[in-house]
Amino acid sequence: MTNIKHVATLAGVSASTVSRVLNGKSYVNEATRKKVMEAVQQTNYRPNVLAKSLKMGRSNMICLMVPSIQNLIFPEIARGVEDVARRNGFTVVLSNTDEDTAVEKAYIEKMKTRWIDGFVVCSNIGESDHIRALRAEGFPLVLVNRFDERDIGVMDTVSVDSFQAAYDAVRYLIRTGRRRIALALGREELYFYRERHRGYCQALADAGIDYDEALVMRESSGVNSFYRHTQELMRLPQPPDAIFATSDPKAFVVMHALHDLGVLIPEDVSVMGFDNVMLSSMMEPPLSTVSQPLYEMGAVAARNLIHQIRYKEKNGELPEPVRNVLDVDLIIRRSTR
Amino acid sequence: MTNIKHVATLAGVSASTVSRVLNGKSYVNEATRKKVMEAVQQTNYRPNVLAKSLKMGRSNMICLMVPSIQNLIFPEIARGVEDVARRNGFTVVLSNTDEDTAVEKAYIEKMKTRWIDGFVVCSNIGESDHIRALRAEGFPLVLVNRFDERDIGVMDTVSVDSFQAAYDAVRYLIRTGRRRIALALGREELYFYRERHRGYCQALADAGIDYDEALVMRESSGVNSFYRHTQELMRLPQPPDAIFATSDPKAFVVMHALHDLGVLIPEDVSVMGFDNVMLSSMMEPPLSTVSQPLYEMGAVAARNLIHQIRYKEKNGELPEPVRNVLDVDLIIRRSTR
DNA sequence: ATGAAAGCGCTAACAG
DNA sequence: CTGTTAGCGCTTTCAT
Repeated sequence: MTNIKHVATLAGVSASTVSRVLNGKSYVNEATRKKVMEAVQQTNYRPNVLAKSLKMGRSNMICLMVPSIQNLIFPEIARGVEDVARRNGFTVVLSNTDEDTAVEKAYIEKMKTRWIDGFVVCSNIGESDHIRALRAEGFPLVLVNRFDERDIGVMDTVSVDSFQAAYDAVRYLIRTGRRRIALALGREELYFYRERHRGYCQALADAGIDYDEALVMRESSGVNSFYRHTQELMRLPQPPDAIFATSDPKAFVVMHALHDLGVLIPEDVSVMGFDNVMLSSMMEPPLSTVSQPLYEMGAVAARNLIHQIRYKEKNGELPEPVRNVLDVDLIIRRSTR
Repeated sequence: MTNIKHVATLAGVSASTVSRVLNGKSYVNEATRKKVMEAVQQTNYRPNVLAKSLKMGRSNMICLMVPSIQNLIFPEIARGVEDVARRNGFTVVLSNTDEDTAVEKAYIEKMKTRWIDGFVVCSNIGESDHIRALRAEGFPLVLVNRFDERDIGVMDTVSVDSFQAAYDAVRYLIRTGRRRIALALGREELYFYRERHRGYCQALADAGIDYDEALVMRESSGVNSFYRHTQELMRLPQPPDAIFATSDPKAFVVMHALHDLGVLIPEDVSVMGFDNVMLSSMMEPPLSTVSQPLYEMGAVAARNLIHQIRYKEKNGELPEPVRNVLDVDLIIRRSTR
């Protein structure tokens, strides 16, 4: 690897001058600038980022922390993050935590020793004081999708309005004549699931439909628990005529259970999802769902994070946290009538 | 951030001693070792990895290069890579290339300036001299899934036996009484698709069935092109009674087209996929498919890469390339009879 | 067994 | 406008 010294020698200048022309922070005589650039070309010189980072205390790396990249929504978000990171000269480190606080903490420690510039976090749930501590220490940080209510306004967040989205989805179901609407509810530790639950309740209430606890399926052991729950639901004296799933994977399981029961979608039961994961249009029937702009959420998160990083570099402190709420679309396909 | 000097002072020793204790490369008096460890505890000292990397010329980072993490098979592979990387103290950088050679090259350059230790590459296709150059320069490198025939034995590879797997899948179809078996063939620049094609042909030949070019659908513009192709195929005077898709996403599109045509799966047409992506069991009907051990492939790749890194560190050169061929399973669900 | 010193490659005062 | 110098935090001879 050729280093800055070689280039300097070749150009007949000092290392600092080379640094100056490369970073454009200071004026350099046009003639010497040219000489330097030639030497750079000739040697195909690439600055050693490690040395630079060590000196600067900044690595141009960001860490993307997700529960698991195998969960369908995270690849989309990750892609959004990586695209804007790359375009801005940042490298992204991928970290799967399985929502394990110990793993998260260990990763954070490790990233600190690498002088990571910031974090995009989709991982914390419940016990997330280590994340709050990170922000308090002055680390640029943005929470995507998963965060607690009390973190809004104290940390940067990117999400959709889950309450409103769920409300609209359920209202749509009601408008199509459905009255016994079941809910496939995700883990209630997650704020956005509670919000979707609330939206569901409100839509029912506004339509004068009584809330029936018997119609809400709660996630017990993984997403597959909804298979059994759906089957039980359909054996009720008054089975549902629609099921609103708070995520697409849950909707897939619900549809699967319904198929196995010989129930027709949407003739007997409408199914509505939430996410608009890539495969939802490939289901049979294609799934009606609330489209979350996942890629965009990742992109916004990365943009916001990079803004924080630059702001902090300039002003020595983090900017005021901002709350990004992106728009959703209700996508009607053939699983609803 | 507390540094090695602080620890040294606190322990009343020199920085070198602290370094020695922490790296265990040299004998240190038990008493001083203890003093040092205490100081480390007290200060909660974490070595600065950047400084260490700069000194050592090694970063303990590896780069995972994939076409796009949005492609269903890569999250599984990525998870396998990340899990074993983390357990071995490595950090993984995620890079999406869209199969764009320019992006790949840029990434490689960037990674070099970070003293990346090695690459897991799922990206190169056709024009991949830059990847070969990397290995030639002495970079630890393993190719997963996507690589050219001529690279076998010259670089480390991880894959399944696509020929045999396709052969077995098609033979299964034949055994269930199918004779007009269509093929949804992926882009032929990719070696493994050519192999699957070959397996298909061989299975047909061995069963005394004539190869009919009219039954092979070729990918024109993205995976959705199979929608139209499937519909055309079904309008043939002698439509197929089975379709073997060379990847699960293709199978999803095929099934989708079949559904829209009112064709019954598997009564009228059997559908067989390839990959066993997580969602394939959620389809209606659940998809019979060749199960590639994707997570395992990622894990094996990472293990192999780390082995190369360590071997190189010790011996100054890369070990002989090894070819890892993992076993597949034929998973019969309800899309075949 | 331990310390002093040099150096990985870079940037940023500080001079001039 | 440019060179000299110091130093980011670590490892590793080389002495002792």
